[in-house]
Amino acid sequence: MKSEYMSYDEFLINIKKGIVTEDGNCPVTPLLIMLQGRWKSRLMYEMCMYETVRFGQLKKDLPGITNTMLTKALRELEQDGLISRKQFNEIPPHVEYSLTEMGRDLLPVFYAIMNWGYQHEEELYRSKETG
Amino acid sequence: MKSEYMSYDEFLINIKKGIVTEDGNCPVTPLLIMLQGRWKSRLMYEMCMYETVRFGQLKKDLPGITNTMLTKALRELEQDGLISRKQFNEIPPHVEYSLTEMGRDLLPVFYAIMNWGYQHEEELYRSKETG
DNA sequence: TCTCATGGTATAAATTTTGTACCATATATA
DNA sequence: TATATATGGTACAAAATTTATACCATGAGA
Repeated sequence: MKSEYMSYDEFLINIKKGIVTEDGNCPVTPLLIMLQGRWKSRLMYEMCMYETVRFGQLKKDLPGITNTMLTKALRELEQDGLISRKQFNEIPPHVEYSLTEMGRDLLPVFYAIMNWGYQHEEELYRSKETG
Repeated sequence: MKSEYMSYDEFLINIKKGIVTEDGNCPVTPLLIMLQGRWKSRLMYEMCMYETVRFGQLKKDLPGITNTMLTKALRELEQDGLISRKQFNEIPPHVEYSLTEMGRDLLPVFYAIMNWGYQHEEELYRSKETG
């Protein structure tokens, strides 16, 4: 796991006052904004499963996503520095997407989410059943 | 921090094969789906700052959100079991929202996000400057 | 000649989100 | 008496986002 900037206990105390960086910015909100929208957070999670991955594979991994939205999400995440795009001008041409260091550093976040998911597996399963 | 269901090292190994629960479900995706949309993840983060909080306060905390969307997000998060709503039939009436246990258990997730935010503060600041 | 594979784009339709106005009630103020 | 304030919203049309569908260029292989 990566270095911690504040212990979890400090975090629990400080969150009530609002957490800000030295510059007065929120360290939590930027990511939440970057991953807004229907697909981006799931796309980032899928990308964690590969070193490099292609458009077609990602499309299979995210059932229901359209070319338009996959393209848009990839472009915006690239713009935000979370993924990188490498184009191979062969025939047929192909493109490889991969996480940047900044993107790969999201692994601890998905790890925390996974633990939450295991912890609440039953409730999640129930609400899925009952709708 | 809460009990862990898999060490971080195991997580890094297993994520490449895809992580599933005993029932074959993904422990990560449900939360990502619950927090889809423009406001829900930020709303949950704001709610972490309070024991109980009212509609009007949340509206101040999320500049730009409309009554319609705040209402919709609160209803859906309540439906998903992340928050609870308590209505006081006084005059003027008021309503108190709070996190359920399941909602409060998201704190480690926001802690991980915070650490990511501190770690990449400079890059985030730069991209904010340059647009 | 026809099909397949690649990683998309173009366009209109459907859905989600926003902007604006408004509701009921009691109290406090002018 | 009339008006403003506070609460937590709802109703409706407009704007923005997302989806569905069709299509593009290229070369290889049947």
